[in-house]
Amino acid sequence: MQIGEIAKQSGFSKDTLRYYEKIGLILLSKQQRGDNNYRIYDGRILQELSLIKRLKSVGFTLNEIKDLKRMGTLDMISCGTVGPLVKEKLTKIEAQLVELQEQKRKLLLLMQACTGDCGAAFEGFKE
Amino acid sequence: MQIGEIAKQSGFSKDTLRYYEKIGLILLSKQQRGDNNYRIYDGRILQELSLIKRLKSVGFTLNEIKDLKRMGTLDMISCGTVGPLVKEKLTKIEAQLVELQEQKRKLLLLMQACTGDCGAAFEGFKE
DNA sequence: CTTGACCTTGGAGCATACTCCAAGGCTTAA
DNA sequence: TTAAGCCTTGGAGTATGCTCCAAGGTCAAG
Repeated sequence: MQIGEIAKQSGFSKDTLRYYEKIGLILLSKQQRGDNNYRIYDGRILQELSLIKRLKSVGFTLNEIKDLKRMGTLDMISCGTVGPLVKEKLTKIEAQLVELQEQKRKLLLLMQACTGDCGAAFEGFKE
Repeated sequence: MQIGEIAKQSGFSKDTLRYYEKIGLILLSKQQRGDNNYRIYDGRILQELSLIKRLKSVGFTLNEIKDLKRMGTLDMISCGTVGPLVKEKLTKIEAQLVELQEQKRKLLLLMQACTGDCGAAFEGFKE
């Protein structure tokens, strides 16, 4: 399949696919080019792209996904090797959650101050 | 006060202060320069910087803070004008919270799959 | 007069994840 | 033959919030 077809089926744009290849997220050897130098994809790449999409949706960055890949191919990912990275990610996400909740708490305080007499709500909004 | 002193007292770096000036977050007229072209700050800028710091900590971007500023000077911010922006921000933060929680949920699912027989946990990690 | 500590500017670079462009080649059908 | 529609590359641009750099001016102390 050519890149346009893969783009259509995977939901990633052609540019994105080329970008992923450039940063080494997906591999395509020189052999996998036609005489015209067009990229020729094996249909199995779609599984991998689908997994990449899912990992992205869980919050993994492209670099993290590359790391996951290094520790076992993406289509045969194993828990023993991958588990620690997933745990690490979970920790990061929990930290982000705490920070966001803190932001929300402060914002609510700010808004409560505003429902009152107002005027200088921000002044009282210390720390 | 010169920029170094303001940097020390505000906790922002000199580069950051110049950057904030460049993007129009803090204003410093040409008049506020000495004969040597050094920036001369009024001590009141410290209040403003402190407020900027607090707004950042609540999750406002620099552009949003500029918007807030446009609707009343930062040191005399009023609730009527500012309230809607704060509410909007709260909505954004809540959306982010939902997304993060979703990511966390999926990650936990993934890890639970891993505590089991493992092997192809990612395969079962659909959606 | 020199040294060190301040200040100035414009511009480049970082990280992230793309997107878009120009200039050109290949393929296929009418 | 020509036009449409596919593909190629390198490089620039986007947004965010800075940081760092070079080259140079200024100022106060010794």
